[in-house]
Amino acid sequence: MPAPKTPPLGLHLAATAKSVRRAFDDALAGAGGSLPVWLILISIKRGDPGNQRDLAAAVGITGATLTHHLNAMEADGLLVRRRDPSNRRIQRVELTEAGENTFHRLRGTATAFDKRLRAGLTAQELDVLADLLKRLQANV
Amino acid sequence: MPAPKTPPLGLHLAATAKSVRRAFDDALAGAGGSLPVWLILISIKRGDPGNQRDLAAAVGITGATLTHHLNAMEADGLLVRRRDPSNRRIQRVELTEAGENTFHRLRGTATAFDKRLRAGLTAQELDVLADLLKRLQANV
DNA sequence: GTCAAAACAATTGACATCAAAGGATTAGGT
DNA sequence: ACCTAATCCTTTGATGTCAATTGTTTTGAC
Repeated sequence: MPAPKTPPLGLHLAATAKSVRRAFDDALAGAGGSLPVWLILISIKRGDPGNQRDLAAAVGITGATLTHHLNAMEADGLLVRRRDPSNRRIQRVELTEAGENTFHRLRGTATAFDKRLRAGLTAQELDVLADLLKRLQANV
Repeated sequence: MPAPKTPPLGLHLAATAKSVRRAFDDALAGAGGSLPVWLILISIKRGDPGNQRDLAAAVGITGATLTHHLNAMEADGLLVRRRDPSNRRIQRVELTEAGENTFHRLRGTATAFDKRLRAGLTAQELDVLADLLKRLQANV
């Protein structure tokens, strides 16, 4: 059985992303965090509408998974959930001071990691890569 | 809070890979498979040494996870495990006829998916992308 | 105004994954 | 020959994820 004429792009992408994700998660763990926690923190800080539905979409996970993480983060004192008085179906999520501190700590780790990841790539190459990734996403 | 000066490359890569992976897994599910099963099948067919340690490395999962999938695949009749008589620590993994059939079925799906994923990208762009992915992986 | 439908979040049940610990077998040093 | 090390696989316990279901609250049709 010969190797496929064209190497499998999807598998290459998946393998690379897995390595990168794993390394990033390890780096965040060293600062007392994790990838999902970091994604949730930045989405909250960016001031997305504040309901969990939009938050989940911004993070790229389902509502069920978000609930799971928010439970843990609330138990850890990183945030509080309050019902919106004007629409009691909605939970408003807000960071506590401990949540703010964790955010700043993880931001340092994330910034350093992204710098490491970009090492040796020119600004033009980064633009090309971003464009290619966008086009792949549009193809699925 | 302003957006970061340079967009977070790691998150873009992770998001794209997640979309692609999800779409690929859905396509394989339509053919009665899944991404891990497909990866295991191609690794076996490629004739890797035949022990589970190397098989897990080829697939990109740990031995524990591989054991889990092999249990399920063996229960489904896709493969058999036999102890190597010359080294009874080693399990040799072999596809059954049903396993071969599943492999061929999924190969059609995977080929079609990769074609869809590459749509609109020139051969040169694919080369550039493969090179960039390789360099990212080297940076972690 | 009432009541069915929609929106929102939480819960439940399932799967993929990993790290750490455990059991069986072989290899190597003495 | 022994007996400690290493090797190989499995088991156990934990996390992250999703789909489907459930419970609350609001909206909209009548």
